[in-house]
Amino acid sequence: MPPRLKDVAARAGVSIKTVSNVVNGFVHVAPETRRRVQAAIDALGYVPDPTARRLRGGGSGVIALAVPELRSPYYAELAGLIVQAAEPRGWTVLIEQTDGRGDRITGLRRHSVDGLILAPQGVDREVPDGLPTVLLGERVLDGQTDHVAVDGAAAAGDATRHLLRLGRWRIAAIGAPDRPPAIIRTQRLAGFRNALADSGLAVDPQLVVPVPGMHLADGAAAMAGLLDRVERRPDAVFCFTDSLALGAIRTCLERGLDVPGDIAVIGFDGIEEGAYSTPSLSTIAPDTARIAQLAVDLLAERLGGGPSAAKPPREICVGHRLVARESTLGSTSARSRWPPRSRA
Amino acid sequence: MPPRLKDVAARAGVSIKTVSNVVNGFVHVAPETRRRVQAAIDALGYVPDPTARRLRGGGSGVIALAVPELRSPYYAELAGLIVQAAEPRGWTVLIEQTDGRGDRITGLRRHSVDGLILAPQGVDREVPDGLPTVLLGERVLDGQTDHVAVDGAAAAGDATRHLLRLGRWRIAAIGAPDRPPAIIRTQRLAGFRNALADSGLAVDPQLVVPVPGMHLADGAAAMAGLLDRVERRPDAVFCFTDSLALGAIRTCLERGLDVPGDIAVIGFDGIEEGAYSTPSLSTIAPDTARIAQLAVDLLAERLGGGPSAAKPPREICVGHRLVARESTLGSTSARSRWPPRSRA
DNA sequence: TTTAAGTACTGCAACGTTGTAAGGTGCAGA
DNA sequence: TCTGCACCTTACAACGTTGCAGTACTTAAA
Repeated sequence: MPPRLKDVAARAGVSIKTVSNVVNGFVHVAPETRRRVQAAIDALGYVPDPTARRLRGGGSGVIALAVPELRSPYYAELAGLIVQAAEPRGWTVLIEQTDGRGDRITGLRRHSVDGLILAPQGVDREVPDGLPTVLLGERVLDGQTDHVAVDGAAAAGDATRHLLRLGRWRIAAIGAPDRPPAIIRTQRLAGFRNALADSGLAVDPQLVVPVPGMHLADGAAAMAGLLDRVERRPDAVFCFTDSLALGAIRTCLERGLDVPGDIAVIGFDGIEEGAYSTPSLSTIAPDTARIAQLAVDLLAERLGGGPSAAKPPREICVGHRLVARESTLGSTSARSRWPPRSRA
Repeated sequence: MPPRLKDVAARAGVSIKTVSNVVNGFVHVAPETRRRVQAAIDALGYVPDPTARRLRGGGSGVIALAVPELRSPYYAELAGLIVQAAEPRGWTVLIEQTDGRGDRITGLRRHSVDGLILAPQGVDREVPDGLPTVLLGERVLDGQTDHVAVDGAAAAGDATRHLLRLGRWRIAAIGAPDRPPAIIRTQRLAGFRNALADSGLAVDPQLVVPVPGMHLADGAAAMAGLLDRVERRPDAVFCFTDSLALGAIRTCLERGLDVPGDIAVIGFDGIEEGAYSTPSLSTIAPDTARIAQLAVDLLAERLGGGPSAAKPPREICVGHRLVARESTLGSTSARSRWPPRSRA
């Protein structure tokens, strides 16, 4: 049984409340008393009980982060960055893996979290009532909640135009939604379509491949299906995540196709693995560190309780950049940029 | 302000305690009363306050998982599996990123976690007193704490012997510790040395490369340093993690070396990315799902409070298997095993 | 000398829950 | 009618903390 205020008070010969005052840095405590109390605290190794504190009315110092899954490198990286961004504020992050199930989020309310950062991909559940929340990702919203995202359509357009500029005309897209609520993927698809339309190109429906998930295996399978099914092979593929792209590349190489000679491949996410694969992966890299920092900052504002906590919800758009590597440019030019920028 | 027991009691016209009894499924409640109370609960949307419950004496339903970092695919995967294993028990997992800093773990006690699963790599701090804990990884211990791990030395031996069987004689190791407390890496190094010694081979100190971290960039840099420094090139490399291996392979290909023709490479961890890289990565795959399940089960036993909670700490050794792919076997034989076993 | 203001500290109540013990019914049997 | 006994329900205390009100003492001003 750890020591309590009561024990410290008994040892120092003061009331419980005086110890509480010392612990909380209250001003009106005589130096001598403070010293004696502090000595008792140190001697007993007293640590305040967070449960009781929170019951009395303070925050718990824990925020929740809900991501679809940690095995996706992008979300793992995002989670790591958010933990780091929350650290200076003394917050601990409780990570919840939704696996696309909305009830996982609702369950969070049962724990004493002060706020929530939610990457709602695949979850169409409402945002929990009464819990300060920041949304991540390109979800179209009613504007009820703070929101940080890249412009998915614009970024997808950049990727597509990069392929067009390289002289590719028959461009496939891997990662289209196979169910309605996948808004991120719908946005990326829209950006893809628009960029092609702007170049006067029609989208061949055969070349738009829906996938059940966004993993390496899904990318590999989608590419295999594409190559098996289509009469005229595409000369480029825009994959909606880097994992899909790495899987797709594997399938191409497997079948003796040259990347990017026969097929250029570009991904989306900017994960570290793409810089070290062979061929290294061209991608759209969102400013993930900034997304993490902004999400934490927005949540802090809401939790602060000051005047800003009542402000209308904000939509913040974060920048992205095109990182062209070997999977679209070929090995010569890419080699000249070796080694890739460290992400440490 | 969410509804409290008090509010429900008032609405149902019973005492607070009766509502509490209904909520907790206490037997002696008249069916009619139960019905009325339940109706009030539903009408008000009452949810028990976990803070007060815990203050009164129960567990919080939250366990902590401390990993060095989430950006490493292996730890991200492990974290995801532990979250899944904890779910059936109704536990939520609070993930702490230690970044090699022991004070992060100590800070956990301030939050109301029931137990801790700790991957202490790079952290030489003591296990927190009084918090039920399960250790992961090949840490050598005084046997005070439950512990789940693969036999790192044996596994490293398997990797090394695999290279020897392929006729490689000049084998390097990337990932040796650059600081004392890195026990995992020390064990793997020992396994490597022993396997070579068993084959009557001496270890060339030049071929044992210490690294500052276990990332892709560290592997790439280590391999570059090795190739630059050593007169006679090694014909195989055992990397202590898959990330190191993927980075090392990238450097080899970058320099025009064939993998495995010129240099065979094998990793350690069995991460999914290794199955889709080119060449695909041979590796030692620990049974990570089992590690996660066992860690949760052991913790549950300690928390159960039953007779088993007082048992002496257990050391559990988890199996591993050698997954031979293209980076050691070459592309022909590997292609025959395509596609790799899904890890979903 | 009295009053006011300020300082140092204490005691009580409250946060929302649950365990314990006690209170209050109604019914069967004496 | 009364006792005993289930059965159902309630009051109270406690978990560890902090806000508030209040007390006792000190110092300075009127």
